Amino acid sequence: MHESVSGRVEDYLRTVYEIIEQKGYARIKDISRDLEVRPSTVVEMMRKLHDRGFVVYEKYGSITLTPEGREVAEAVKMRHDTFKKFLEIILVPEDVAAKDAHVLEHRLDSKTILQFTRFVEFITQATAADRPKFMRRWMEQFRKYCEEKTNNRIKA
Amino acid sequence: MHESVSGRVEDYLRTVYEIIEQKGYARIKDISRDLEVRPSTVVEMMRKLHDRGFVVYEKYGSITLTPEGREVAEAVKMRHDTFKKFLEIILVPEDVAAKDAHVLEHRLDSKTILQFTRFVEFITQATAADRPKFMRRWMEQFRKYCEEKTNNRIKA
DNA sequence: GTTTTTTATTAGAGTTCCCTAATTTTATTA
DNA sequence: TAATAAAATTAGGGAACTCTAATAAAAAAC
Repeated sequence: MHESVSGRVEDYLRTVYEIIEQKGYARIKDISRDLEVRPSTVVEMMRKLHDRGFVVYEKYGSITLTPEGREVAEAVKMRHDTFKKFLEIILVPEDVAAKDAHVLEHRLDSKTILQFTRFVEFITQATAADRPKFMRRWMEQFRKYCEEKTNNRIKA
Repeated sequence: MHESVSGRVEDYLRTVYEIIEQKGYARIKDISRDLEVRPSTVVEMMRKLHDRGFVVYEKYGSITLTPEGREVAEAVKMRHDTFKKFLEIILVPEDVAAKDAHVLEHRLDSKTILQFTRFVEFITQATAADRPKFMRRWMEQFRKYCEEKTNNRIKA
């Protein structure tokens, strides 16, 4: 069964996953850099994640994920990507979207995540070139709506 | 300027605000009940919120909000309501929406919150009776899309 | 192959938020 | 009003996550 993991543990696992994607393994300082915490904090967390069976880690060694760790990390990453896409659909600037997707990726109910996912799928398909025009117009209209709001705010 | 408050402090302030809306003042046990924490925990937090100037509180007395506390609580509540409406638009069941709106109401960038707000406004206006048909059709289509997905999942 | 620099680890401590158990104050009711 | 019940408080402690400062190990440079 799936042991419940804290949002912070998810952050560490996702980070390790992303580093591994780049260079095959992670080092304490890579994680420290990406999560902006001190190396000593990372060491402590790696020991904990090792004890819980999420990472392969020995003192002074490089770090990889166990199958269980990879499973958690991939789930978190999928959620993250969904939320990032979603935020971009509702026209949140990309840098802010990347940051806030991290806030959203933890602790939401699976039903909520499912609906976010469907929404993103729906909009993606609905705005494809081969779809009825009225569907494609939707994004256009929302964009216009936001532009008007922005202009009014500047004038006021 | 605005002192930064933790998500948890926001929770307490919103809860006090909601209780005050009902009966004019809050008691330790009201907050304890609503947030599902022990009374001793609430006492500790009330002392902290009093020291920070967010609540009016004396030992054994009833609790109200200072103007600063009310300001924070109202901001949190507005965000909460926006997220709840939003989740209902994307067809999250109401009980889950209420719960997850609490998760969303903290720590998102103001730009993100602005876009959520606009999205809710846009959909609300777009689906009003006096709007072009193609706008109203949007919700209908999304609902159908979700129903199909659900049916496929049951069959599979 | 030393010396120097970088990286990693340990020890000890702080913050936030929560708890239990014991006690005190306030409210109720007999 | 005295006895009882309910509510609030205090003391002491724990889990999660973070830090600094000191130390140790590994890697790089000489």
